[in-house]
Amino acid sequence: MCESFYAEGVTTKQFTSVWAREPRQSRPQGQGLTREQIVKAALELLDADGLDALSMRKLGAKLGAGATSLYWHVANKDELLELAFDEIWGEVPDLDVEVVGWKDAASAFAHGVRQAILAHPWAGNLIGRMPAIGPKSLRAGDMLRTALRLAGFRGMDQDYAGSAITAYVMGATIPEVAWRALSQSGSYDAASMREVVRKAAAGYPELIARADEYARHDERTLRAVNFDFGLLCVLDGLERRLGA
Amino acid sequence: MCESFYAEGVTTKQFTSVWAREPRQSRPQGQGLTREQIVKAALELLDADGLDALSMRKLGAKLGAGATSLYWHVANKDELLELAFDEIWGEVPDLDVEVVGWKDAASAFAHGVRQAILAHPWAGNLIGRMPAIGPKSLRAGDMLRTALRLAGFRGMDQDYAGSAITAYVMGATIPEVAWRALSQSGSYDAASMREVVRKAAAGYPELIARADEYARHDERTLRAVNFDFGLLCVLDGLERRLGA
DNA sequence: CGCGGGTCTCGTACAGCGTTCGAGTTCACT
DNA sequence: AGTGAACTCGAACGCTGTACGAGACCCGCG
Repeated sequence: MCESFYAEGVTTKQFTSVWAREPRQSRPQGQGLTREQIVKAALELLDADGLDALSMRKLGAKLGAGATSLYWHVANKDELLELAFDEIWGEVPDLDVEVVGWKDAASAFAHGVRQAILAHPWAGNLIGRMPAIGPKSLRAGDMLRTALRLAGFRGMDQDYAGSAITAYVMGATIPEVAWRALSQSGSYDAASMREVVRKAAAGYPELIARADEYARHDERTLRAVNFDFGLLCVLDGLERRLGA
Repeated sequence: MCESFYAEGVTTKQFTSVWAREPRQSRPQGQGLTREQIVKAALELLDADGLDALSMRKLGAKLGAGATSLYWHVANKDELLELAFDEIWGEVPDLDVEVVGWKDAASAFAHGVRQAILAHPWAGNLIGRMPAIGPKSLRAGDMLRTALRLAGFRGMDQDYAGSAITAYVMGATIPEVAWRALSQSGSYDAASMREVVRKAAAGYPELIARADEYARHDERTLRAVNFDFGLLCVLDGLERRLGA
């Protein structure tokens, strides 16, 4: 259903997004549903039980309302997810680029995005399924953009540099989210998983050796080091392009 | 449903994967379904109509079989997707690292993965939703690993470097797939989309200016240049870490 | 007061989904 | 001929997103 954003049929479809439409202004009366309430409740459900656990019926029930009542305030489930998704971008810090310098600002952006997604794993599954053009997402992107301008990137290069950073962050975080969901809170059978990987990787002894080495360290810090390693590479690479 | 891989309940669940289980050996008789047939048909449906268009019923119908017949050959839809997903990795080239050198090998890996995903957009939505531990995926990963070993990375750094490259490639390609599905083959209303973006980005004139500049060039080549820019950054950054 | 007419809720219904179950068929082998 | 494994599949369950239309509430106007 999320794929409806990227229409595949032969017929020409209208491209839409919540952000392109004025929200229904609610009557000042206190009782009844509000878009904000709905999004808030959706976020709670998503954080608690994950993406697949959010259904319009459950959400309605949580709000003490009928499932179809939600459709007055929100066009469809995709738009609701778009709204919820944007909220997350509010968690990435918005620093004063002039003060901290471009590299620290970019680094803060990267770590902020990573933290936000790790805190809301369901968001990882939404990346690339809907346009990220909500206000909070735009604001976060704007900080990165000005940071790169301060660094010296102009025109298309400014955009390319931003893309490189976000691409790395997304690509690093999405699998990490998946892994965490698996390994944290003991809600999986560690032994069976180990066995699966071991069996699948048979024939690549080097891979198994590496996996064993992984197992000897704390996973969280290992992932963090891994992330910083790559981020440093990207930033170094960007810096080098500035000199050229 | 795909989320079942990353169990979220309180109860301990078994982690499973197709690759951990011996496939049902088929009777030598020619007639009847085969796992290979099923996966092949699934790939065709996926390539033709996208991820959401693949249902067990449709797949069964395409094979002239009942939907539930498939469940003899495949445990569930997730495992089927796992099988289909791995096929794609067969499209990334497997070069002789010693001959082409580490940088070209890594670059070929990156471009190969990008091309493979662009050719099968549905695969983009699967990244991070299931473990990529199929044989073809492992083989592709192995080439990258040996390339980085040749470069001089050892131990954990070898793994970190590989993660950095794949993270960038995934993160760059996933949004690109989404964009392409939108913009290619004229199956969307360009004008309305432009309007949506313009409306959403109001307040960020710099962003709109950049979008307009984007519109003046050919999109495909622009994306390709964008990708190469970032890839070069990552590779440069890795090289610099070698020197240190 | 009455009476539109917007705002908002929601029961019902529909088409589709993944998957379970168990009955049924086919076939190789003794 | 008989047995059991390999395989197919119709029916059913519980779930999904959402279209539709009937109703409820409330405000402003005549």
